[in-house]
Amino acid sequence: MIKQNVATVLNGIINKYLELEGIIENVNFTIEVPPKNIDADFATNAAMLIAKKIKRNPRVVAQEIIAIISKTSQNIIEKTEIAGAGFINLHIKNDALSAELKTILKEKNKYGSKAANDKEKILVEFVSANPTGPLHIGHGRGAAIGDSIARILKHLGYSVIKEYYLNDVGNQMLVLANSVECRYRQLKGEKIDFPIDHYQGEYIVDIAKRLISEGKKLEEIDFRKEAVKDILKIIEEDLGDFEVEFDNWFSEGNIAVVKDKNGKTDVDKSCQYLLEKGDAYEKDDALWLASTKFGDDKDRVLKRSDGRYTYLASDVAYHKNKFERGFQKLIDLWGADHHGYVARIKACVQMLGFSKEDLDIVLYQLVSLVRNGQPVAMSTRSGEFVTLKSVLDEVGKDSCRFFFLLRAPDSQLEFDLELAKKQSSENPVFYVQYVNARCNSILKESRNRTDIVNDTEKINFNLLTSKEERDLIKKLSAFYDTLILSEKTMSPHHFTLYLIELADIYHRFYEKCKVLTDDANLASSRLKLIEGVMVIIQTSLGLLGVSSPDKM
RNA sequence: GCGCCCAUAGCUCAAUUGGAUAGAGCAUUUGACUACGAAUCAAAAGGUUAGAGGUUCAACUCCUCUUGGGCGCGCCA
Repeated sequence: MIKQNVATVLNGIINKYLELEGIIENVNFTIEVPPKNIDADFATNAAMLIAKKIKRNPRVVAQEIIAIISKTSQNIIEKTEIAGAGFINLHIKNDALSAELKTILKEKNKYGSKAANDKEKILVEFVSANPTGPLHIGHGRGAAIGDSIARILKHLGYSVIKEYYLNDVGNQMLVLANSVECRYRQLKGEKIDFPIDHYQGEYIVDIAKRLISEGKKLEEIDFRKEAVKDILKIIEEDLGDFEVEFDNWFSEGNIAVVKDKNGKTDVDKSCQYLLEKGDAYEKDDALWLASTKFGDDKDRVLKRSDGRYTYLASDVAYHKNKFERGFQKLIDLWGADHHGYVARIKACVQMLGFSKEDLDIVLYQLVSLVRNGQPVAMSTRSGEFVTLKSVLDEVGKDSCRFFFLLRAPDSQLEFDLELAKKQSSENPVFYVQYVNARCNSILKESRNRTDIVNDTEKINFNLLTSKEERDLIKKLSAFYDTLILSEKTMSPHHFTLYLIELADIYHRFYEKCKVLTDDANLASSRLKLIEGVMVIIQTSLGLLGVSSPDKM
C-alpha cells in the first residue's frame, strides 16, 4: 500500500496547488512504477496534466510541485527529480518501506483486506453448466475465473456469494431423459436406434446401468430426475476435485415451475410486471421484450405463441430474483459465445429499475487444448469431448487453475497439456511455488541457529537497503495494487503475472543477498523479509486457488 | 449483410486502462553450483505493436478506413 500512501500525500499537495492556481476541477493523475532504465521508485504525470489545464510549461509546474513536496512530505519521500516531458520521479524513504514490511508481517493473510462492515453484497454466478453431462474444459476455465474473482472480492471485504444456476427444466432435459431411456431400452435388449442429436456420452449408459442394477421397471422410472441426480453428482465431484465450492445452487425450477397460491410462477409474474410497465408487449400471439429501448438490436421473445416461455424469460425472473435477495452487484460469467445476450440482459436489468453497471458480465474465451501440437476437438455432444476431470487427473489441480488464469478472460487460451504436466522451469506454476519452498527451506535452516532474533519489534529493518531488498519490499506492497487492478478489470490474471514477477525479483534477491549470514542482525532482518515473501506468495496463490507446498 | 471480440519477438502471451527505451516465459547462443534448494541466476539475440490516416506534449491503448481471424445474429438453450 506504499503506492496508496504516496497517492494520499500527492493528492493533498496537488489539490493545494490547484487551489492556489484557482482551478476547481480535479486532476486525475497517475502514480506508476517507472520503466527499468529510470532510477526511481515511483513517477507521476501530475505536472503534465496540470500544465495542460493552466497552459504553462510542465517542467516549471513540476518544479513548483516538488518544492512543496520537499517542504511537506519528508516522512515518506526521500527525494524527487524532474524527468522527460515533466514527469516527477519519487524516491521513497527506507522507513516507509520498513513500515510496510512490518504491516505485512502483522496482518499476514489479511494484508490488503478491508473491514467487511458496510461493503456491498455481491453475487457471482458462474459455471452454471446444464446438468446434461460432466463439466468440460471450458467450464473449468469459467470455474477458475469465477472462483478467483469471488476470492479476490472477498479479500477486499465484500460480502460475496457464489452461485450455480441450474437449468434443470426445459427442452434439453427432455432430450436428456430420452437419451437415458433409449440406453435403458437398448440394455434391456430392444433393437432401437439411438438418436444422433441425443447425448452420446458413456455416462448416459452408466445411468441406465444403475437403474437396471437397482431393478427399476421402465414404467416407474422418472428418467429426467434420475439423470439429473447422477449428473449433478458427477459435476459436484469435478468441482470438488477442482476445489471450487458454491454457496448456493439455484434451480431454474424455483422460478419456472414452482407456483404461488395464485398459481403463478416467478416467470409469469416478472413477465406480467414487464407487460404492465410497458417494457413488454404482445404481437403475433407472442410476448415480446422491448429490449431495443435499451440499446439491443431487436426485441426478443419472452413467451412463444404456443404459450411456452423462452430461456430469456427465465433469465429475467432469475436476475430479478437475485436483486430481490438484496445483492447490490451481480457478476455473471459467460462463455464468449453468449456475448449476443449481453445487450438484452443489460436491458432487462434497467427495466427492473437498476443501472446497467449493477450487472457485470465477464465473458471468457474458449480454451483450445493442444497435445503434441495437435488441437483436441471439443464438442459437448460428440461423446469425445475433453472433460475437466480428465485434464485434472492428468496435470493436477494447481497447474490447471494457474494455467486457466494465466491469460485475460477476454483472450483465447491455448492450454498445452504436456507443458502443464512438466515439473520444470518451463512451467510457471512451479517457478512460483518454488519460491515458497526455498523460503521454507531457509526458515528451517535458521532454526539451527541460536543468535537469530525472532521478535519483529526488535528487528532492525534499516539494514535492508540494497536494491534487491528494496525491490522485493516494493513488490510485496504491490500486492494491494494487484488486488485493486483485478477488481477494476474483473480479471484475476493480473495475479498470475504478479506472482511470476515477484518470483523473479525474489530469485534475484536470493542470488545477491545471502539470508543466513554470520551477521545475526542482518540475518534476522532478512529472515523477516523472507517471512513477508511467504505471506504474500501464499495469500496470492490462495486467491487463485493454488496451493503453496513447503517442499517440492 | 449486421453486431461483438481479437491481431504485439520464431511460439504462447503481458503492458498498472493515454506515459519515459513495448516486457515475461519457452525455444536459440554464452557463462555461473565446496554459501541458505541450479525447479535458480547473469548475459546475448529477437519488434515499423497487421496496414493506412487522424486526435494528443505523449498512442499497443482513443477515432475512421482497409486486410486477416474467432464468435454471435431462432417464437433454440
